[in-house]
Amino acid sequence: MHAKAASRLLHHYREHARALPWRAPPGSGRQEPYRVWLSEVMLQQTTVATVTPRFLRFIERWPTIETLAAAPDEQILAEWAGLGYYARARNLIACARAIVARGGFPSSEAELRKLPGLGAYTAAAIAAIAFGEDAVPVDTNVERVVARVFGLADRTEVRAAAGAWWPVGDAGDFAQACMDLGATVCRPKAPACPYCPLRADCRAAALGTPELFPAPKARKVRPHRFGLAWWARRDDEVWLTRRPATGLLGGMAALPGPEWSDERPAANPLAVHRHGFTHFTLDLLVVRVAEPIGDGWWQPLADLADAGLPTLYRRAIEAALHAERERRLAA
DNA sequence: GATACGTGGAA
DNA sequence: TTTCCAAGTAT
Repeated sequence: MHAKAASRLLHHYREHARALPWRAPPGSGRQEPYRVWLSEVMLQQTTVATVTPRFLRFIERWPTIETLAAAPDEQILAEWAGLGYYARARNLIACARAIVARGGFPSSEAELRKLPGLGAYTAAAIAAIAFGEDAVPVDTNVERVVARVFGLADRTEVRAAAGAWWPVGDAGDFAQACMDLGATVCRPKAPACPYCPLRADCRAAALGTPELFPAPKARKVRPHRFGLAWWARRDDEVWLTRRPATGLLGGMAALPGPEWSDERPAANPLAVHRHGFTHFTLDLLVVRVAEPIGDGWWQPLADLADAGLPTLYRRAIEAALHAERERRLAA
């Protein structure tokens, strides 16, 4: 019964192919490892809509893993700026160089799993999609689809169920079929069950409460934090620095400033920018200083887009420039 | 197993 | 406005 359901989903996917825009259509076999690897890393916790233009720019600039591996760190980090989760970019660099050093991509899930930035999901996805291995990539879509089909509220039971359900010989297409279904029909909220090719096989749909599978995660409060950013200006330039190589926004261009704290600093800021991170909200107080503080460089305002600023600092700088204009008009 | 780690779009 | 959540990984 469940084997028939898998077959039905696979056929549905191959007829209504709406895979990732840049990926070869279903049924075309193995896909180019470099592109699969790069896109799967970009897609970690990031939507297709966000990734698509960034992925296309990346492969135009660095068409092969060799060209990417040879590029300077700062250029790759700058190209990644705005995509978030910057450890991915740092791991991407290390991973590209490790792959080139060993003479090419490993083709097995186990070997892929050893590379930096490739966890259980991504290693399985590359093995299945690029190398045709019978790997089982369980992402949040697969988890949800399997949880609902089999009526499993407990997420820890889902991985084994997926492994038992996965069709042999079609792992890559089936993974993409599940992910497309999860993204378009079997959504977290308001799933479109009437349009689902698995409706007749779905335990959660039969129970009438698909949204309870898998069980919703407990949510927690997001603390509020505060930061200072030094605003040193000269003609049409602003003083920037590079953040420490690890941790939050690690290795990225930034406005200089002290470590963030839980208390709002006593300061008279030029501008205050509020930014939501995954695990806390930050108020960044941009404060004028007469001279540059710490190591860094003068960045021409006309070339700010080339600086590779993460969104927090890009927006904070926009807010500061706006405040400067307002003050000039008021004076 | 729990936590740190970005950002943007949808409801 | 707030909350949720997205083709997760590292520690």
